[in-house]
Formats: sequence, C-alpha cells, structure tokens
Amino acid sequence: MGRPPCCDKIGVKKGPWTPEEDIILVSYIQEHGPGNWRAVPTNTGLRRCSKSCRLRWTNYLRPGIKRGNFTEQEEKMIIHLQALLGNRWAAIASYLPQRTDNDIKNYWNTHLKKKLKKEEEGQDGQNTLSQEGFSSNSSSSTSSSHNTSNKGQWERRLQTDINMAKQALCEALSIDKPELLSSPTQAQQQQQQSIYASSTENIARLLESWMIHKPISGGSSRDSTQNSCNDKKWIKSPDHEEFKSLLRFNSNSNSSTTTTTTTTTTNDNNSQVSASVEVFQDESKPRFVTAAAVAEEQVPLSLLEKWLFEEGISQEHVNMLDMSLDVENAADLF
DNA sequence: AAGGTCCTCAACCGCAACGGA
DNA sequence: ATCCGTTGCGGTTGAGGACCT
Repeated sequence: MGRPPCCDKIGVKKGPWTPEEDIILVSYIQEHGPGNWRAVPTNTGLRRCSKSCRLRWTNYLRPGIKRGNFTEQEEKMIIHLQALLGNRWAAIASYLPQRTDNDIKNYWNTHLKKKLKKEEEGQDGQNTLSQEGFSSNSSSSTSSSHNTSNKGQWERRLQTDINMAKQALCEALSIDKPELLSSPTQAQQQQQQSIYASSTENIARLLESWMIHKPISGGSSRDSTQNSCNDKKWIKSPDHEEFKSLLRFNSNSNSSTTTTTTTTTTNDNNSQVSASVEVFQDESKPRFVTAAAVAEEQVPLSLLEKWLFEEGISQEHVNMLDMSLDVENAADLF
C-alpha cells in the first residue's frame, strides 16, 4: 500500500545525527556543494538516506542559520507573515533568511499559536473582525485544505493568496482598522520600522563572526543550539562574492537603520535588502519562489517589506491597496 | 530523590512539484 | 504527453530535557 518509506532500507541509519556524521556531510558539501543528494550517502559513506542528508544540511548545517531564541521582531514578522501567507513556512522563512522553515514552523506550533490563542481569549470577543480575519488565517492552511482537499496544491495556494489579499484589502479599506495583533506601542512601532535593517545587520554580523571564528578543524563537542556555523569546518572563502555583498550591505545598513521612516528611503533600502537576501537565498534555497516573488518576480521582497514597514507605522492604507493589487491573479479574481 | 507530565525541536514521512529523458 | 528520479514542503512524531508533584 503506497510507496515504501525511502529510509526503510536495511542499513540506513535514522535518528539524531552524530558530530562525526555532521563533519562528514559538511566536508563533502564544502567540496562538492549542496545538491545531488542522491550521491551523498554513496560518496560519503554515510549510512543515511539522501533525504536525511539534505534535511540535515538545510535545517541545521548550512551556514547563516541563526539558532536560539526568536527576537520580538522576528516573532512579529512571523505572525504577520503567517496571517498573510498561511502555513507556508518556506515562504515565511524566505523573509527570515537566518531561520529555517522548520524552525519557524516549530516556533509557531510551540509558542506563537498558544500566545495568540491566549491573546484571543484575552480579547474576549472584542475586535471580532480582526479575530475572524486572524483566526481564519491562522488556520488558513488547515481550513483551506479541508475545503479544497481535492484540489491541487497550487490551487490551494492560490486560494490562500486570494484570501490573504482579500483580507489585506479589507483591512486596508477599514478606516478603524483593527490591529491584527494587540496595538503596538510607539516603541514597538519603531522596532517594526527597523525590522529589516536590524535583521540584515544580524545576517552580516553573523557571517562576519562566522568567518572570524571559522574553525580550523571539525568541532568535537556537540552543542545542538549553536554548532551549525561555529563548530563545523564548513569553510567558504571570505572572498566569496556572496559574503562580500552581504558585508557590503552591512556597511550600507548602518545608515539605513536611521532612515527607514520614509517611503522613499525604505524603498531604496529595500532594494538593498532584497538584493542581499536574494543572494543569500541563492545558496540556501535555490529553487524556492516566494508568494511575493510570484506576484512580482523582479523585486521579491519589497512589497511585503513595504507593507510591514507601513503596518508598523499604522498608516498609508493606499499601500495596502497596492500590495493587494499586486497579487496579480488574486486581484483579477475579486 | 524519584516518578510523572509537559515542552521543545530535530528528524521523519508522505505528497507534490520540478525537470530531464 | 508521459514517465521517472530528485527535490521541496508541510504535517507529524518521538527522544530527551525541563519542570512539577
């Protein structure tokens, strides 16, 4: 019945990875680059299936992954993105390049879901419009998949996009726009304004420190919370163009952190952010296309970034309209 | 201190999409 | 157009640590 699990073969190891296995995998990828996962177990001698190798790399070993606690900004971003995109963790993760989809998914399921539920209960029936919108989105993947379980995945995603765009439009048009979340304080708004600046700074900082601390040989102790970059001997030349561009951004972003309050400057900065993040994603998620990227392939992040910035400022309904309308197919279907 | 329960998150599974033949 | 191998994604599981009694 059905396809046999890919890891059912005799001799294929399952369960947690050992540091030795990590080192072998990282060394191999360092030499050959990620990809051709089928060949990885054969060529490395790892008794793991190709899928397991790929997962281990993408979720844990690849450089640039930030582990540990989620910041408040990240949290807010995830909440916003989840409301906008539903449970499309990969799409959400594409806006948080340091975080893996798995991490985000776990964080959502273990923390944010409960937190939001609490907040919802706390609101106790107030803001019903907002709640409806949010709760429907929180379970959008579930509910939409229930409703359209026979449709193809792309159809469901399109449906989700349409719903998201509709909701965004409704909210944008609502003068007394209820906050999706509890009303942000001024400080929170300021924090939101600098989401991208700070996150990209962190990326660059992380990479810098990673390069500075890059280990000469494979680490021996396994610390599951931070071994991805620092304990491994994954070594990529600091001269690599990708890192150069990220570090370039870092120097640029110093000014951007203080100039993210106007639309014009944010757009400029966004293009920088987009470029950097795109470069980053090229390595980590080469095939992925975000929902925003589908809507506007040339500048994958700017619209959502714009929305997030402006959401933080709690004004500029027109831009919400822009965003909704730029979700091409969805707008056509209204 | 010991046992039970809860929580977290790395890893697995299965399905869908992609891309080449 | 179809097949088939590979990759990506989202849901789920379970080991192990944290916390509680």
